Formats: sequence, structure tokens, C-alpha cells
Amino acid sequence: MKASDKVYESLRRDIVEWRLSPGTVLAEVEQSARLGVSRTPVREALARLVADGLAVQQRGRGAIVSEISDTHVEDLFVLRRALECESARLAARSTHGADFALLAQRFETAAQQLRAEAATEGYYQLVSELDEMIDGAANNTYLSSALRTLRVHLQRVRRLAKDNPERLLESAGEHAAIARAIASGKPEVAAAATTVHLHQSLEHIMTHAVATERTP
Amino acid sequence: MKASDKVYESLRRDIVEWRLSPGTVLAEVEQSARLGVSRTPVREALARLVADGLAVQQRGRGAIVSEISDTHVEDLFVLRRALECESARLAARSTHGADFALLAQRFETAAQQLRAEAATEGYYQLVSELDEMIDGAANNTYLSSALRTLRVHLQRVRRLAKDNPERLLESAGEHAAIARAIASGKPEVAAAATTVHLHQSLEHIMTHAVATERTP
DNA sequence: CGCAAGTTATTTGTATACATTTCTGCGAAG
DNA sequence: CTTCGCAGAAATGTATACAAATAACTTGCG
Repeated sequence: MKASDKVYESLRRDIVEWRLSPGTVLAEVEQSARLGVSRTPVREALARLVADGLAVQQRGRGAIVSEISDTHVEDLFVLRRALECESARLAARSTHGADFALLAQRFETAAQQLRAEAATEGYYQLVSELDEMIDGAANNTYLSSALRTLRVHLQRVRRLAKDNPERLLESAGEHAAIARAIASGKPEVAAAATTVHLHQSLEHIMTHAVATERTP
Repeated sequence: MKASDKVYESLRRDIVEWRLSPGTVLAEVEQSARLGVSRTPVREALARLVADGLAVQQRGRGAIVSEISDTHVEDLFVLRRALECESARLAARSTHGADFALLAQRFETAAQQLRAEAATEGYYQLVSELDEMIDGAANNTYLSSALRTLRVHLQRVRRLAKDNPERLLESAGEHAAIARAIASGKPEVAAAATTVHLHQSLEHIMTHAVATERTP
């Protein structure tokens, strides 16, 4: 693995997991010293972060971690709805129905399991499996690419709201509904189920958002 | 302006205007010699092109200009429809109605003008004005960002179909319809008008696509 | 004659030195 | 006391040298 990739991954994780707060200055020399590589790979990594929108370039002062406000979260979900609904429609028109039927069942059993114990880790794994399967079934590189960059931002936003067992249970049901709609080949139902899920998701985040502590 | 920006712009233009065919190898040393700068800014420019999707990185052989097939064009328009319809909806809900009414009129006069003479250049300027105004009215940074990268690819695709006076005339009418729908604050009509326009656009490209000459 | 392994040669990846721009702090003038 | 401007310092932008990896060629063997 290239050093620039390692630096990029490291910084990306630090940003989406809120170890680097918005407004933090990412100076090239400072980061290269911290991570033990020269400025060149650091510079490359910072350029990628700026391209992703996780940082914004300032003239003369390097890159700073980008801000996230309530408005940003709402804007993000508008884009997310447009992209994921379209993906769901395309997936519903694909020939991978059987796979999604299986996934729907797994979500239902996961829901039952979530009633008993908090299996958070495995559940998130299942969600990303569904995401990837929809991506694959939609079979559109440009859409997948747009979703990939979007999901980086979503990871960061997700940390704003604390995990909540009840919400996870609801979420499992919503995901099962999406998978079932795709499995039965109903594009508009799949899109509607996605809209419902995203609406609930956004609602949860906006009401359960923790104050973003800022380092003064 | 930074040297890396100049290199990026130069290469981007060369790719979207088909002076660099798909599959062309963009070697760092070769490009740095051609453009009279060192490898560092060239390398940065190539990374940006890869991030945009205009080039794909190959290990050991540098970056090559990405391919565009019929499938890619269709995929591109699926994403375009999702994004531009959403933008049009948001714009229709904004308070910039009067601006769009004015723009609608300009499209109608442009249509009359296009019947008399081929004012291609000014017309494309008008189209991009509408795009920018919709972007501004939608007021969503993530959506704008996604559209910006999308439009780079669209510029490239547009060169596949030769300019055609009749199509331009139809296009002017379709754009006027979009602007009117936004001006009158009707989100779903605006989205529908956008869908119609994009459908016609894609149809035109697919039927009038010129064979992409490949340098052997 | 074909295949494979070793070798060479080219290309990318990284480090570092230098140039240029920009921020910051101090001082003087208004 | 505020504001403008200059000088120093520190950061980014660029060039180049070196290291590592990979592709292509050559040569030897089956």
C-alpha cells in the first residue's frame, strides 16, 4: 500500500470519527511529522480530502477540516434521497431479485435478534451489504461513484447522533421493506420505501444530534 | 494561477474536446516535458483527473484516458436525470421566480433568433446561465458539487453528436419550458420538463453519435 | 519455434531542497 | 487607540534527486 493512501485513510478516519474537529488546520509539515512520512504523500492525501469535500483549501494556511451544520445535513440527505431512490429503482428492475429476498429475510431475523441483544456491529455490516448489493444491481458506475463520495460524508454525520436500540430496530424493518420491494421487482415501491427510511433517519439525527464539541 | 491548475485545465480540455482519445497513456515525464513544468504539478493534475473519472490509474503504466461507450452515456444520463430533476424541484420551491421568468423569455427570443441564424455560441452561454441559476436557487452545496463533476463528463459526451440547428431549436423550447415551470413555482412540472428535455437530449446523442475515431 | 526466467529499462512513488506566496507581529503615523 | 505598512517567519508551490516497482526485452532451454 502506498504511503499517500495510508495518510489519506488515516486522515479520513480521523475526520469522519470526529477526532479532527471542523476548522482544524491540516498543515503539511505538521502532518508529515506526525505520520512519519515526507510532505509529498501528505500533500497528495490532502488534495484527495479536499476533492472529497472533507476539507477545504485555504490560500496560505493549507487545508482545514470542513464544517457540518444542520443545513449541511439536510442538504446531504436531499442528495442522498435522489441518488438512493434512483439506485433502488434500478435495482428493482434488475434480475437479482432472489438475492434481495434473502437479504430481506436476514434483516427480519436481525430485527428479532436486536430485540434481545444489542448486536450493533453485525447490523451495520448487514446494512452495508445491502448498500453494496443495490449498487451492484443498479450497475451504474457514475451513480456508484457519486454514492461513494456521499457515504463518506454520511459516516461523519452518523456520529452526530448517538446509537439507539429502538431506532436500530425501526431501521431494520425499513431496510427489510426496501429489500422486499426490490426483490419483488417494484421500482416505485422500492423508491418509496427508501424515501421513508431516509426521512426517518434524518428525523432521528436531527432530534438526537449531540452538540458538536469544538476545541477552542 | 498555480502550475498544477494550468496543467489540469489543459489536460481536462484536451480530454473533453477529444484531442486525447480514450486509452491514451498520460505518462508523467512525457506530459511534464510537453507542458514545460516539472513532474510534481503534472502528478497533481493527473490525480485530479482520476478523481473526476476522466482518467483511470493503472499500476506501473500511469493514467490512461477513460473510455466512453453507449452504456456509459446512458448511465451518465440516468444520474443526470436524478440530479437535475431534484435541482429543478428545489429551484421551483425557491424565491427566485422572477429571475427564471426573465430567463424563460430570453430562451423564447433565442429560439426565434435560432430560426434565422445559427447563433450557437450565444445559445450555449444561455444554457449554462440557466444551469448556474438553477444551481444557485437550489442552494445545495452537495448537489452542486455532484453536478459539477457530472457536467465535465457531459461536455465530453456532447462532442459525440454533431451540432444540429433543428435540435438546438427544440432544445431552446424545452429549456424555456423548464424555466417557466420553475418561475411559476411548480416543482413537479419543473422536474417533468427536465425529464423531457434530458430524454430528447439523450435520444439525439444516441441517434446522431459520430463514430469515435481511435488513434491506432 | 515457443515458453519461461532473468535482466534491463522505464515509470511511478517518496524525500528533500529551493522559490514563492501569505500570514503575523511589531512599530509608527494619524 | 486604531490603522496602515513593513519585515520576519512560516507555510505552500515547484523542481529535482533517489528508491522501488513494474513492464518489456532478451536469452537460454525445452
